[in-house]
Amino acid sequence: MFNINTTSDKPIYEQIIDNIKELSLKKILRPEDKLPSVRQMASMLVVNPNTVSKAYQELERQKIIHTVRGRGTFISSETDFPVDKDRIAKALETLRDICIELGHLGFDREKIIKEIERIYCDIEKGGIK
Amino acid sequence: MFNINTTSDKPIYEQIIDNIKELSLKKILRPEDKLPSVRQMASMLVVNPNTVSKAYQELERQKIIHTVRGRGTFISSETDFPVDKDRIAKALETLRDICIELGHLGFDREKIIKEIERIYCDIEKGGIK
Amino acid sequence: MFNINTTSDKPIYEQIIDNIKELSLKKILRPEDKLPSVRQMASMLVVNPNTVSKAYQELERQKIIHTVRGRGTFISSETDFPVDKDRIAKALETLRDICIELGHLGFDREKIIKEIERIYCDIEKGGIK
Amino acid sequence: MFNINTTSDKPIYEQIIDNIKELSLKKILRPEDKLPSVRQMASMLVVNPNTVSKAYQELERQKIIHTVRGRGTFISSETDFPVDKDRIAKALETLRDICIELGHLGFDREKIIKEIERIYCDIEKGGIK
DNA sequence: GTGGTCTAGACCACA
DNA sequence: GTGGTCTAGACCACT
Repeated sequence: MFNINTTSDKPIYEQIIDNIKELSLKKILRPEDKLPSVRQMASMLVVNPNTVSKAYQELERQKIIHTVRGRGTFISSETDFPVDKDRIAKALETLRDICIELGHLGFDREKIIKEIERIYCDIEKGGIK
Repeated sequence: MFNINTTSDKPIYEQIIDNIKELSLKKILRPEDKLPSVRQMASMLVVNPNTVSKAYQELERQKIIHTVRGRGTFISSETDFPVDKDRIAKALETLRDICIELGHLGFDREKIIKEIERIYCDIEKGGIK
Repeated sequence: MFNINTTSDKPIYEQIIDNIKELSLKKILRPEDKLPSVRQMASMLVVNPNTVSKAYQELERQKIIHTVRGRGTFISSETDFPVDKDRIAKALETLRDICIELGHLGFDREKIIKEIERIYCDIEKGGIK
Repeated sequence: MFNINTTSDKPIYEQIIDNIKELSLKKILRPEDKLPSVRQMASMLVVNPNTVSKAYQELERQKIIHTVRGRGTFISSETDFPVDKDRIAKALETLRDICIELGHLGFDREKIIKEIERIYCDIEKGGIK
Protein backbone atom coordinates (compact mmCIF):
# COMPACT_ATOMS: atom_id res chain seq x y z
CA MET A 1 0.00 0.00 0.00
CA PHE A 2 2.89 2.34 0.68
CA ASN A 3 5.57 2.99 -1.88
CA ILE A 4 8.86 4.05 -0.36
CA ASN A 5 12.11 4.17 -2.24
CA THR A 6 15.07 4.70 0.04
CA THR A 7 17.42 5.38 -2.85
CA SER A 8 15.26 8.06 -4.46
CA ASP A 9 16.44 11.63 -4.17
CA LYS A 10 13.05 12.59 -2.79
CA PRO A 11 13.32 12.58 1.02
CA ILE A 12 11.64 9.64 2.68
CA TYR A 13 9.42 11.82 4.83
CA GLU A 14 8.13 13.56 1.70
CA GLN A 15 7.42 10.22 0.08
CA ILE A 16 5.36 9.26 3.13
CA ILE A 17 3.49 12.56 2.93
CA ASP A 18 2.77 12.10 -0.76
CA ASN A 19 1.67 8.51 -0.26
CA ILE A 20 -0.84 9.49 2.38
CA LYS A 21 -2.08 12.45 0.36
CA GLU A 22 -2.59 10.16 -2.61
CA LEU A 23 -4.42 7.50 -0.62
CA SER A 24 -6.57 10.21 0.88
CA LEU A 25 -7.41 11.73 -2.50
CA LYS A 26 -8.23 8.26 -3.81
CA LYS A 27 -10.57 7.79 -0.85
CA ILE A 28 -8.71 4.66 0.15
CA LEU A 29 -8.02 6.51 3.37
CA ARG A 30 -11.22 8.21 4.52
CA PRO A 31 -11.93 10.83 7.19
CA GLU A 32 -11.50 9.47 10.71
CA ASP A 33 -9.60 6.42 9.47
CA LYS A 34 -6.77 5.65 11.84
CA LEU A 35 -3.27 5.75 10.47
CA PRO A 36 -0.69 3.23 11.65
CA SER A 37 1.08 4.53 14.73
CA VAL A 38 4.42 6.16 14.21
CA ARG A 39 6.21 3.07 15.41
CA GLN A 40 4.09 0.69 13.37
CA MET A 41 4.54 2.72 10.22
CA ALA A 42 8.26 2.97 10.90
CA SER A 43 8.68 -0.77 11.20
CA MET A 44 6.41 -1.35 8.19
CA LEU A 45 8.51 0.92 6.00
CA VAL A 46 11.79 -0.02 7.68
CA VAL A 47 12.64 3.56 8.46
CA ASN A 48 13.33 5.47 11.62
CA PRO A 49 10.31 6.50 13.73
CA ASN A 50 11.55 10.09 13.68
CA THR A 51 11.20 10.12 9.92
CA VAL A 52 7.59 8.98 10.11
CA SER A 53 6.96 11.48 12.87
CA LYS A 54 8.26 14.31 10.73
CA ALA A 55 5.92 13.29 7.93
CA TYR A 56 2.94 13.11 10.28
CA GLN A 57 3.72 16.50 11.76
CA GLU A 58 3.86 18.11 8.33
CA LEU A 59 0.59 16.44 7.35
CA GLU A 60 -0.95 17.76 10.53
CA ARG A 61 0.29 21.25 9.70
CA GLN A 62 -1.46 20.88 6.34
CA LYS A 63 -4.64 19.75 8.15
CA ILE A 64 -4.75 16.49 6.29
CA ILE A 65 -4.45 14.45 9.46
CA HIS A 66 -4.90 15.20 13.14
CA THR A 67 -3.67 13.68 16.34
CA VAL A 68 -5.78 12.58 19.28
CA ARG A 69 -3.64 12.53 22.37
CA GLY A 70 -2.76 9.06 23.47
CA ARG A 71 -5.03 7.49 20.88
CA GLY A 72 -3.25 7.97 17.60
CA THR A 73 -3.41 9.80 14.32
CA PHE A 74 -6.44 10.10 12.07
CA ILE A 75 -7.38 11.38 8.62
CA SER A 76 -9.14 14.72 8.97
CA SER A 77 -12.43 15.43 7.31
CA GLU A 78 -11.71 17.93 4.60
CA THR A 79 -14.30 20.48 5.64
CA ASP A 80 -13.18 23.51 3.71
CA PHE A 81 -10.08 23.66 1.60
CA PRO A 82 -7.63 26.04 3.19
CA VAL A 83 -6.75 28.71 0.67
CA ASP A 84 -3.05 28.55 1.28
CA LYS A 85 -1.84 31.02 -1.31
CA ASP A 86 1.79 30.17 -0.80
CA ARG A 87 1.35 26.48 -1.31
CA ILE A 88 -0.84 27.08 -4.35
CA ALA A 89 1.67 29.47 -5.88
CA LYS A 90 4.48 27.03 -5.26
CA ALA A 91 2.55 24.12 -6.73
CA LEU A 92 1.61 26.13 -9.83
CA GLU A 93 5.21 27.15 -10.31
CA THR A 94 6.30 23.55 -10.14
CA LEU A 95 3.56 22.70 -12.62
CA ARG A 96 4.96 25.33 -14.94
CA ASP A 97 8.49 23.99 -14.53
CA ILE A 98 7.27 20.50 -15.34
CA CYS A 99 5.52 21.69 -18.49
CA ILE A 100 8.76 23.27 -19.66
CA GLU A 101 10.76 20.18 -18.79
CA LEU A 102 8.27 17.97 -20.62
CA GLY A 103 8.33 20.41 -23.53
CA HIS A 104 12.02 19.70 -23.88
CA LEU A 105 11.30 15.98 -23.76
CA GLY A 106 8.95 16.09 -26.73
CA PHE A 107 5.62 16.62 -24.99
CA ASP A 108 3.28 19.21 -26.46
CA ARG A 109 0.17 20.62 -24.88
CA GLU A 110 -2.08 17.80 -26.03
CA LYS A 111 0.24 15.09 -24.75
CA ILE A 112 0.47 16.72 -21.35
CA ILE A 113 -3.29 17.10 -21.07
CA LYS A 114 -3.70 13.48 -22.10
CA GLU A 115 -1.26 12.63 -19.32
CA ILE A 116 -3.28 14.63 -16.80
CA GLU A 117 -6.40 12.77 -17.85
CA ARG A 118 -4.56 9.51 -17.31
CA ILE A 119 -3.44 10.55 -13.85
CA TYR A 120 -6.93 11.66 -12.85
CA CYS A 121 -8.43 8.50 -14.23
CA ASP A 122 -6.09 6.55 -11.98
CA ILE A 123 -6.86 8.70 -8.95
CA GLU A 124 -10.60 8.45 -9.42
CA LYS A 125 -10.79 4.75 -9.95
CA GLY A 126 -8.50 4.35 -6.93
CA GLY A 127 -11.41 4.04 -4.54
CA ILE A 128 -13.10 1.23 -6.43
CA LYS A 129 -10.17 -1.08 -6.41
CA MET B 1 15.37 38.38 -18.53
CA PHE B 2 16.56 35.97 -15.87
CA ASN B 3 14.58 35.28 -12.76
CA ILE B 4 16.78 34.18 -9.87
CA ASN B 5 15.62 34.03 -6.29
CA THR B 6 18.36 33.18 -3.83
CA THR B 7 15.76 32.77 -1.11
CA SER B 8 13.74 30.15 -2.90
CA ASP B 9 14.18 26.58 -1.88
CA LYS B 10 14.88 25.64 -5.46
CA PRO B 11 18.65 25.45 -5.93
CA ILE B 12 20.04 28.39 -7.88
CA TYR B 13 21.68 26.17 -10.47
CA GLU B 14 18.31 24.59 -11.16
CA GLN B 15 16.73 27.99 -11.49
CA ILE B 16 19.33 28.89 -14.10
CA ILE B 17 18.66 25.66 -15.94
CA ASP B 18 14.92 26.25 -15.90
CA ASN B 19 15.30 29.83 -17.03
CA ILE B 20 17.35 28.80 -20.05
CA LYS B 21 15.00 25.95 -20.86
CA GLU B 22 12.07 28.32 -20.72
CA LEU B 23 13.71 30.94 -22.91
CA SER B 24 14.62 28.22 -25.35
CA LEU B 25 11.10 26.83 -25.44
CA LYS B 26 9.74 30.34 -25.92
CA LYS B 27 12.16 30.76 -28.85
CA ILE B 28 13.67 33.79 -27.22
CA LEU B 29 16.87 31.82 -27.22
CA ARG B 30 17.26 30.11 -30.61
CA PRO B 31 19.62 27.41 -31.86
CA GLU B 32 23.19 28.66 -32.19
CA ASP B 33 22.49 31.71 -30.04
CA LYS B 34 25.49 32.36 -27.84
CA LEU B 35 25.05 32.24 -24.10
CA PRO B 36 26.97 34.59 -21.79
CA SER B 37 30.17 33.07 -20.51
CA VAL B 38 30.12 31.47 -17.09
CA ARG B 39 31.76 34.54 -15.57
CA GLN B 40 29.50 37.03 -17.34
CA MET B 41 26.42 35.11 -16.32
CA ALA B 42 27.70 34.84 -12.76
CA SER B 43 28.24 38.57 -12.43
CA MET B 44 24.92 39.28 -14.16
CA LEU B 45 23.03 37.12 -11.68
CA VAL B 46 25.28 37.92 -8.73
CA VAL B 47 25.92 34.29 -7.97
CA ASN B 48 28.97 32.12 -7.62
CA PRO B 49 30.57 31.14 -10.97
CA ASN B 50 30.64 27.52 -9.79
CA THR B 51 26.86 27.65 -9.63
CA VAL B 52 26.57 28.83 -13.24
CA SER B 53 29.12 26.27 -14.28
CA LYS B 54 27.10 23.51 -12.69
CA ALA B 55 24.00 24.69 -14.53
CA TYR B 56 25.81 24.78 -17.89
CA GLN B 57 27.23 21.31 -17.31
CA GLU B 58 23.80 19.90 -16.62
CA LEU B 59 22.33 21.66 -19.65
CA GLU B 60 25.09 20.23 -21.80
CA ARG B 61 24.42 16.78 -20.40
CA GLN B 62 20.80 17.24 -21.43
CA LYS B 63 21.97 18.32 -24.93
CA ILE B 64 20.22 21.65 -24.65
CA ILE B 65 23.43 23.61 -25.04
CA HIS B 66 26.90 22.75 -26.32
CA THR B 67 30.32 24.24 -25.90
CA VAL B 68 32.76 25.11 -28.66
CA ARG B 69 36.25 25.36 -27.26
CA GLY B 70 37.55 28.88 -27.39
CA ARG B 71 34.31 30.28 -28.84
CA GLY B 72 31.77 29.87 -26.11
CA THR B 73 28.54 28.11 -25.28
CA PHE B 74 25.59 27.86 -27.65
CA ILE B 75 22.01 26.71 -27.72
CA SER B 76 21.78 23.37 -29.53
CA SER B 77 19.37 22.72 -32.34
CA GLU B 78 16.56 20.62 -31.02
CA THR B 79 15.88 18.52 -34.08
CA ASP B 80 15.93 15.17 -32.38
CA PHE B 81 14.31 14.97 -28.97
CA PRO B 82 16.38 12.74 -26.78
CA VAL B 83 14.20 9.90 -25.56
CA ASP B 84 15.55 9.97 -22.06
CA LYS B 85 13.22 7.51 -20.37
CA ASP B 86 14.53 8.28 -16.92
CA ARG B 87 13.93 12.00 -17.18
CA ILE B 88 10.50 11.43 -18.70
CA ALA B 89 9.53 9.02 -15.94
CA LYS B 90 10.77 11.41 -13.31
CA ALA B 91 8.93 14.36 -14.83
CA LEU B 92 5.70 12.40 -15.09
CA GLU B 93 6.00 11.34 -11.48
CA THR B 94 6.45 14.94 -10.42
CA LEU B 95 3.45 15.84 -12.58
CA ARG B 96 1.47 13.23 -10.70
CA ASP B 97 2.64 14.52 -7.33
CA ILE B 98 1.62 18.03 -8.30
CA CYS B 99 -1.83 16.88 -9.34
CA ILE B 100 -2.27 15.27 -5.93
CA GLU B 101 -0.98 18.34 -4.13
CA LEU B 102 -3.28 20.59 -6.15
CA GLY B 103 -6.11 18.19 -5.50
CA HIS B 104 -5.65 18.82 -1.80
CA LEU B 105 -5.67 22.56 -2.49
CA GLY B 106 -9.07 22.50 -4.10
CA PHE B 107 -8.11 22.02 -7.77
CA ASP B 108 -10.09 19.49 -9.77
CA ARG B 109 -9.22 18.10 -13.17
CA GLU B 110 -10.81 20.97 -15.08
CA LYS B 111 -9.02 23.63 -13.07
CA ILE B 112 -5.68 21.94 -13.59
CA ILE B 113 -6.20 21.62 -17.33
CA LYS B 114 -7.24 25.26 -17.49
CA GLU B 115 -4.01 26.05 -15.71
CA ILE B 116 -2.02 24.04 -18.25
CA GLU B 117 -3.71 25.97 -21.05
CA ARG B 118 -2.73 29.19 -19.34
CA ILE B 119 0.87 28.09 -18.99
CA TYR B 120 1.08 27.03 -22.62
CA CYS B 121 -0.53 30.22 -23.76
CA ASP B 122 2.20 32.11 -21.94
CA ILE B 123 4.97 29.96 -23.34
CA GLU B 124 3.73 30.23 -26.89
CA LYS B 125 3.24 33.94 -26.96
CA GLY B 126 6.65 34.27 -25.35
CA GLY B 127 8.37 34.26 -28.73
CA ILE B 128 6.35 37.14 -30.11
CA LYS B 129 7.22 39.52 -27.34
CA MET C 1 -21.26 23.55 30.18
CA PHE C 2 -17.88 21.88 29.72
CA ASN C 3 -15.78 22.46 26.67
CA ILE C 4 -13.47 19.54 25.95
CA ASN C 5 -11.64 19.06 22.69
CA THR C 6 -9.74 15.79 22.46
CA THR C 7 -8.07 17.02 19.29
CA SER C 8 -6.59 20.13 20.83
CA ASP C 9 -2.94 20.07 21.77
CA LYS C 10 -3.84 21.19 25.26
CA PRO C 11 -3.95 18.11 27.50
CA ILE C 12 -7.46 17.07 28.41
CA TYR C 13 -6.76 17.21 32.13
CA GLU C 14 -5.66 20.82 31.73
CA GLN C 15 -8.80 21.61 29.80
CA ILE C 16 -10.85 20.23 32.67
CA ILE C 17 -8.88 22.32 35.14
CA ASP C 18 -9.34 25.46 33.08
CA ASN C 19 -13.04 24.81 32.61
CA ILE C 20 -13.60 24.52 36.34
CA LYS C 21 -11.45 27.55 37.05
CA GLU C 22 -13.42 29.55 34.53
CA LEU C 23 -16.80 28.46 35.89
CA SER C 24 -15.58 29.29 39.36
CA LEU C 25 -14.37 32.74 38.33
CA LYS C 26 -17.66 33.36 36.57
CA LYS C 27 -19.47 32.42 39.81
CA ILE C 28 -21.36 29.73 37.99
CA LEU C 29 -19.68 27.33 40.35
CA ARG C 30 -19.80 28.81 43.87
CA PRO C 31 -18.05 27.86 47.10
CA GLU C 32 -19.32 24.57 48.55
CA ASP C 33 -20.97 23.62 45.26
CA LYS C 34 -20.54 19.90 44.72
CA LEU C 35 -18.63 18.72 41.68
CA PRO C 36 -19.62 15.56 39.82
CA SER C 37 -17.71 12.51 41.00
CA VAL C 38 -14.69 11.45 39.01
CA ARG C 39 -16.66 8.71 37.32
CA GLN C 40 -19.66 10.89 36.57
CA MET C 41 -17.49 13.58 35.13
CA ALA C 42 -15.54 11.01 33.11
CA SER C 43 -18.67 9.58 31.55
CA MET C 44 -20.08 13.08 30.97
CA LEU C 45 -16.99 14.16 29.09
CA VAL C 46 -16.31 10.76 27.53
CA VAL C 47 -12.77 10.66 28.80
CA ASN C 48 -10.72 8.31 30.90
CA PRO C 49 -11.46 8.53 34.66
CA ASN C 50 -7.73 8.75 35.30
CA THR C 51 -7.72 11.97 33.33
CA VAL C 52 -10.47 13.50 35.47
CA SER C 53 -8.74 12.27 38.59
CA LYS C 54 -5.53 13.99 37.55
CA ALA C 55 -7.41 17.24 37.00
CA TYR C 56 -9.12 17.04 40.41
CA GLN C 57 -5.79 16.32 42.11
CA GLU C 58 -4.19 19.35 40.54
CA LEU C 59 -7.18 21.55 41.43
CA GLU C 60 -6.96 20.32 45.01
CA ARG C 61 -3.24 21.08 45.06
CA GLN C 62 -4.12 24.61 43.94
CA LYS C 63 -6.75 24.81 46.73
CA ILE C 64 -9.52 25.52 44.27
CA ILE C 65 -11.46 22.43 45.27
CA HIS C 66 -11.36 20.13 48.28
CA THR C 67 -12.49 16.60 48.95
CA VAL C 68 -14.61 15.45 51.89
CA ARG C 69 -14.18 11.74 52.36
CA GLY C 70 -17.34 9.89 51.62
CA ARG C 71 -19.24 13.01 50.58
CA GLY C 72 -17.53 14.17 47.43
CA THR C 73 -15.59 17.06 45.99
CA PHE C 74 -16.48 20.71 46.53
CA ILE C 75 -15.47 24.16 45.35
CA SER C 76 -13.39 25.85 48.05
CA SER C 77 -14.16 29.32 49.34
CA GLU C 78 -11.67 31.73 47.85
CA THR C 79 -11.27 34.06 50.79
CA ASP C 80 -7.52 33.97 50.92
CA PHE C 81 -5.70 33.97 47.61
CA PRO C 82 -2.70 31.72 47.86
CA VAL C 83 0.40 33.75 47.12
CA ASP C 84 2.01 31.09 45.02
CA LYS C 85 5.00 32.96 43.65
CA ASP C 86 5.97 30.17 41.29
CA ARG C 87 2.58 30.00 39.64
CA ILE C 88 2.40 33.76 39.39
CA ALA C 89 5.84 33.99 37.84
CA LYS C 90 4.99 31.25 35.38
CA ALA C 91 1.69 32.86 34.44
CA LEU C 92 3.31 36.26 33.93
CA GLU C 93 5.98 34.70 31.75
CA THR C 94 3.32 33.06 29.63
CA LEU C 95 1.52 36.40 29.44
CA ARG C 96 4.72 37.95 28.17
CA ASP C 97 5.18 35.19 25.59
CA ILE C 98 1.64 35.73 24.38
CA CYS C 99 2.20 39.46 24.00
CA ILE C 100 5.24 38.76 21.85
CA GLU C 101 3.38 36.18 19.79
CA LEU C 102 0.46 38.57 19.30
CA GLY C 103 2.93 41.32 18.46
CA HIS C 104 4.11 39.20 15.56
CA LEU C 105 0.51 38.68 14.50
CA GLY C 106 -0.19 42.38 14.15
CA PHE C 107 -1.52 43.19 17.62
CA ASP C 108 -0.23 46.33 19.31
CA ARG C 109 -0.65 47.33 22.93
CA GLU C 110 -4.06 48.89 22.42
CA LYS C 111 -5.46 45.88 20.60
CA ILE C 112 -4.26 43.54 23.31
CA ILE C 113 -5.76 45.64 26.07
CA LYS C 114 -9.01 45.83 24.16
CA GLU C 115 -8.90 42.05 23.99
CA ILE C 116 -8.36 41.83 27.75
CA GLU C 117 -11.36 44.07 28.30
CA ARG C 118 -13.39 41.79 26.07
CA ILE C 119 -12.29 38.71 27.99
CA TYR C 120 -13.10 40.29 31.34
CA CYS C 121 -16.42 41.49 30.07
CA ASP C 122 -17.24 37.91 29.16
CA ILE C 123 -16.05 36.55 32.49
CA GLU C 124 -17.99 39.09 34.52
CA LYS C 125 -21.26 38.76 32.73
CA GLY C 126 -20.81 34.99 32.95
CA GLY C 127 -22.44 34.88 36.36
CA ILE C 128 -25.60 36.62 35.21
CA LYS C 129 -26.38 34.23 32.45
CA MET D 1 21.50 37.59 24.79
CA PHE D 2 19.75 34.25 24.65
CA ASN D 3 17.92 32.84 27.63
CA ILE D 4 17.69 29.08 27.58
CA ASN D 5 16.67 26.98 30.53
CA THR D 6 17.22 23.29 29.94
CA THR D 7 15.26 22.30 33.01
CA SER D 8 12.15 24.31 32.10
CA ASP D 9 9.15 22.36 30.95
CA LYS D 10 8.99 24.55 27.86
CA PRO D 11 10.79 22.70 25.04
CA ILE D 12 14.19 24.12 24.20
CA TYR D 13 13.31 24.67 20.57
CA GLU D 14 10.29 26.75 21.63
CA GLN D 15 12.48 28.79 23.94
CA ILE D 16 14.78 29.52 21.02
CA ILE D 17 11.80 30.53 18.89
CA ASP D 18 10.47 32.83 21.59
CA ASN D 19 13.87 34.37 22.21
CA ILE D 20 14.28 35.25 18.55
CA LYS D 21 10.73 36.56 18.29
CA GLU D 22 11.34 38.76 21.29
CA LEU D 23 14.65 40.09 20.00
CA SER D 24 12.99 40.77 16.67
CA LEU D 25 10.07 42.62 18.24
CA LYS D 26 12.51 44.63 20.34
CA LYS D 27 14.35 45.56 17.12
CA ILE D 28 17.55 44.17 18.55
CA LEU D 29 17.44 41.80 15.62
CA ARG D 30 16.53 43.74 12.50
CA PRO D 31 15.49 42.68 8.99
CA GLU D 32 18.36 41.11 7.04
CA ASP D 33 20.42 40.62 10.18
CA LYS D 34 22.21 37.30 10.03
CA LEU D 35 21.45 34.77 12.72
CA PRO D 36 24.20 32.57 14.08
CA SER D 37 24.51 29.42 12.02
CA VAL D 38 22.77 26.33 13.32
CA ARG D 39 26.05 24.93 14.56
CA GLN D 40 27.20 28.20 16.14
CA MET D 41 23.92 28.68 17.93
CA ALA D 42 23.99 25.07 19.07
CA SER D 43 27.42 25.40 20.61
CA MET D 44 26.52 28.80 22.09
CA LEU D 45 23.48 27.38 23.83
CA VAL D 46 25.07 23.99 24.48
CA VAL D 47 22.27 22.12 22.78
CA ASN D 48 22.09 19.75 19.87
CA PRO D 49 22.22 21.29 16.37
CA ASN D 50 19.02 19.44 15.49
CA THR D 51 17.21 21.33 18.20
CA VAL D 52 18.33 24.67 16.82
CA SER D 53 17.45 23.51 13.33
CA LYS D 54 13.93 22.65 14.43
CA ALA D 55 13.51 26.12 15.89
CA TYR D 56 14.81 27.79 12.73
CA GLN D 57 12.51 25.71 10.55
CA GLU D 58 9.48 26.70 12.59
CA LEU D 59 10.51 30.35 12.48
CA GLU D 60 10.87 30.07 8.73
CA ARG D 61 7.38 28.57 8.49
CA GLN D 62 6.15 31.61 10.41
CA LYS D 63 8.02 33.89 7.97
CA ILE D 64 10.03 35.48 10.73
CA ILE D 65 13.32 34.34 9.28
CA HIS D 66 14.40 32.99 5.90
CA THR D 67 17.25 30.89 4.65
CA VAL D 68 19.64 31.74 1.85
CA ARG D 69 21.12 28.55 0.53
CA GLY D 70 24.69 28.05 1.54
CA ARG D 71 24.87 31.50 3.11
CA GLY D 72 22.89 31.24 6.30
CA THR D 73 19.72 32.37 7.97
CA PHE D 74 18.39 35.93 8.13
CA ILE D 75 15.65 37.93 9.80
CA SER D 76 12.88 38.62 7.30
CA SER D 77 11.48 42.05 6.73
CA GLU D 78 8.00 41.98 8.15
CA THR D 79 6.28 43.25 5.04
CA ASP D 80 2.68 42.43 5.75
CA PHE D 81 1.51 40.57 8.80
CA PRO D 82 0.16 37.24 7.74
CA VAL D 83 -3.40 36.94 8.97
CA ASP D 84 -3.02 33.45 10.32
CA LYS D 85 -6.43 32.94 11.84
CA ASP D 86 -5.47 29.72 13.54
CA ARG D 87 -2.45 31.15 15.28
CA ILE D 88 -4.41 34.23 16.32
CA ALA D 89 -7.27 32.13 17.70
CA LYS D 90 -4.83 29.95 19.58
CA ALA D 91 -2.98 32.92 21.04
CA LEU D 92 -6.20 34.61 22.13
CA GLU D 93 -7.36 31.42 23.77
CA THR D 94 -4.12 31.18 25.68
CA LEU D 95 -4.53 34.84 26.65
CA ARG D 96 -7.97 34.02 27.99
CA ASP D 97 -6.64 31.02 29.93
CA ILE D 98 -3.94 33.19 31.46
CA CYS D 99 -6.47 35.81 32.54
CA ILE D 100 -8.44 33.10 34.30
CA GLU D 101 -5.34 31.66 35.90
CA LEU D 102 -4.25 35.10 37.05
CA GLY D 103 -7.77 35.76 38.29
CA HIS D 104 -7.35 32.81 40.62
CA LEU D 105 -4.02 34.21 41.75
CA GLY D 106 -5.50 37.50 42.90
CA PHE D 107 -5.11 39.58 39.74
CA ASP D 108 -8.07 41.68 38.67
CA ARG D 109 -8.54 43.45 35.38
CA GLU D 110 -6.58 46.54 36.38
CA LYS D 111 -3.61 44.55 37.64
CA ILE D 112 -3.43 42.55 34.45
CA ILE D 113 -3.58 45.65 32.27
CA LYS D 114 -0.87 47.25 34.38
CA GLU D 115 1.18 44.12 33.77
CA ILE D 116 0.61 44.39 30.00
CA GLU D 117 1.80 48.00 30.13
CA ARG D 118 4.91 46.86 31.97
CA ILE D 119 5.61 44.18 29.40
CA TYR D 120 5.15 46.59 26.49
CA CYS D 121 7.29 49.17 28.17
CA ASP D 122 10.06 46.59 28.38
CA ILE D 123 9.63 45.52 24.78
CA GLU D 124 9.67 49.06 23.45
CA LYS D 125 12.68 50.26 25.34
CA GLY D 126 14.44 47.05 24.26
CA GLY D 127 15.88 48.66 21.16
CA ILE D 128 17.48 51.55 22.99
CA LYS D 129 19.45 49.46 25.41
C1' DG E 1 31.16 26.96 5.10
C1' DT E 2 25.77 26.51 5.10
C1' DG E 3 21.28 23.94 6.16
C1' DG E 4 18.63 19.35 5.36
C1' DT E 5 17.96 14.46 6.08
C1' DC E 6 18.36 10.25 8.49
C1' DT E 7 19.52 6.84 12.12
C1' DA E 8 19.73 4.81 16.73
C1' DG E 9 18.46 5.15 20.99
C1' DA E 10 16.90 7.64 25.17
C1' DC E 11 13.34 9.84 28.15
C1' DC E 12 8.88 12.00 29.07
C1' DA E 13 3.85 13.36 29.20
C1' DC E 14 -0.61 11.90 28.20
C1' DA E 15 -4.63 8.65 28.09
C1' DG F 1 -0.16 2.19 24.26
C1' DT F 2 0.35 7.00 21.90
C1' DG F 3 3.15 11.05 20.02
C1' DG F 4 6.86 14.71 21.36
C1' DT F 5 11.51 16.08 22.54
C1' DC F 6 16.35 15.61 22.62
C1' DT F 7 21.08 13.82 21.82
C1' DA F 8 25.05 12.13 19.19
C1' DG F 9 26.77 11.40 15.14
C1' DA F 10 26.60 10.48 10.14
C1' DC F 11 26.05 11.81 5.23
C1' DC F 12 24.63 14.87 1.51
C1' DA F 13 23.57 18.95 -1.54
C1' DC F 14 24.43 23.60 -2.34
C1' DT F 15 27.39 27.89 -2.52
